[in-house]
Amino acid sequence: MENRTHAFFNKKIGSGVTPRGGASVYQDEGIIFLRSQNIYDQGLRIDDVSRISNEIHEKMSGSKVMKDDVLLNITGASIGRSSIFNLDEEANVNQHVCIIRPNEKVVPEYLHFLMQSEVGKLQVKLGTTGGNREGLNFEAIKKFRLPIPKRKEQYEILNSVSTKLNDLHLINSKLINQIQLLKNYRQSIISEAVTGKIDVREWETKK
DNA sequence: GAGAATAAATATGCCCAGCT
DNA sequence: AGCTGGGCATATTTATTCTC
Repeated sequence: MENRTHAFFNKKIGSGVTPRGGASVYQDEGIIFLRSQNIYDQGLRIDDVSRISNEIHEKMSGSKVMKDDVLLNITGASIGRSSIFNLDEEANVNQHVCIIRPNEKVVPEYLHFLMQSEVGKLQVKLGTTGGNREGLNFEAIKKFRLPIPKRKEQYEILNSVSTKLNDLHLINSKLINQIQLLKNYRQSIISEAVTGKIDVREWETKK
């Protein structure tokens, strides 16, 4: 391991492995085993998550996930997707998921927002290497150039951005709702026309 | 106790199965 | 036919043991 570490991520930066045997050692009960398919910018998706035995989890002690870790996909098409780990359960990760554990200068949620932003995605893009299948290595992650202001300011940015995001989500769901209402309306008009409830014989088709 | 040898852990690259 | 991503294979780094 090289000594040069990123000024802000120096607590931990690393990833796990696939346990010996791969899918054959997964089980329904046990420790959550996060793979790149579970990591989304919007949050973790663990409805179909695999689990591993406590024994394997202890063996892979180096890649145990801690609360508020920022998880970042570092290989394949899902590269750059990130989540905050906020579950109350123990969990582990495979080699496609990088654990970024920033130091106290960085608010994890802020880092997560940053990774979703243009700036973050650009850093991912610039750091990507590999031909057959692109990947980020840890050197590249350490070299990320990200704006890290004082914690107070990070919280302010966080508040402002999340308020705006909430507004957007609200607008979005309203639009989806309206689209559905219009579809329903269209369907009911069609059925009324077909059943003869409304008479459309006199209607002209407009160009 | 220094340095070599070996083992273990970790990081990275890429093949290919499964899905659409 | 193209894409996604899981997991194996290999390279590299770090830790441990051994020998002098």
